[in-house]
Amino acid sequence: MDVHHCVNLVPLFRQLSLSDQAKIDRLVKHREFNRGEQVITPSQDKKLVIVAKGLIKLYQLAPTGKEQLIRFIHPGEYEGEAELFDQVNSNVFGEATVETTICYLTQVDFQLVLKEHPDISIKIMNLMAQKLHRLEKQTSFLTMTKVEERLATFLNDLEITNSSNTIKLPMKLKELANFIGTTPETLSRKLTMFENQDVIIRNKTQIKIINQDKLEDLFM
DNA sequence: CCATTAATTGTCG
DNA sequence: CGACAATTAATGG
Repeated sequence: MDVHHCVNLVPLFRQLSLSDQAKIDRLVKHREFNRGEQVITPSQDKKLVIVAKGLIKLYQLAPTGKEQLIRFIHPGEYEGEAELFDQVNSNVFGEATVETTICYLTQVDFQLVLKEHPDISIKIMNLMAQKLHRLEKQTSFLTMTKVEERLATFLNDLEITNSSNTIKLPMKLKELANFIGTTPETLSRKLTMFENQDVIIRNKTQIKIINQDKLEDLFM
């Protein structure tokens, strides 16, 4: 019957009984976006956005007009709990990077859900706490002095989560540069620098770490 | 094939 | 290191 079934995509809702899921499902609205369209803007009504299909790039706009990548939202993930509780969407934007289908709950509908399901409220608080923790980590990450340190840390983390010394960069260099707080030019130079120092071997966005010790030396 | 976007390289402040 | 410009590579239609 329901084509999208966003409710089933979200771990948070999946723990509920089918009848409860159905209740929530009735409150959920759907929408599709083309590549490049704004899914989330600061001015729009507060809502909980769930990605059903596609990919959303979430970023903040600095006063200078430059954007700072926050994260990507993959299918099954969502954004907006915080905004649903407190006030302003502090200039956070979400842009569809491919054809994307979202499901969303408006603020009032979401509050209805919370009222009926206190256990969901608690879950969400836990998730928000986790989120804050990650945010703090990212902030200290960005204040690490040198770009090399940040890049080395990023590559090392990637190696760990991939459990392989051959890794594929999960995003465009332009976006990675933004993520670690530098420019594409500098990033490009650092990568070739690492390559010349025989720390890595690179082919496009495929990177092989050939000297783990040297890499670790860069940030330890 | 052309047009658009991304990546690289050079140079400067 | 970042900003800017120029060039080259990759991508997508």
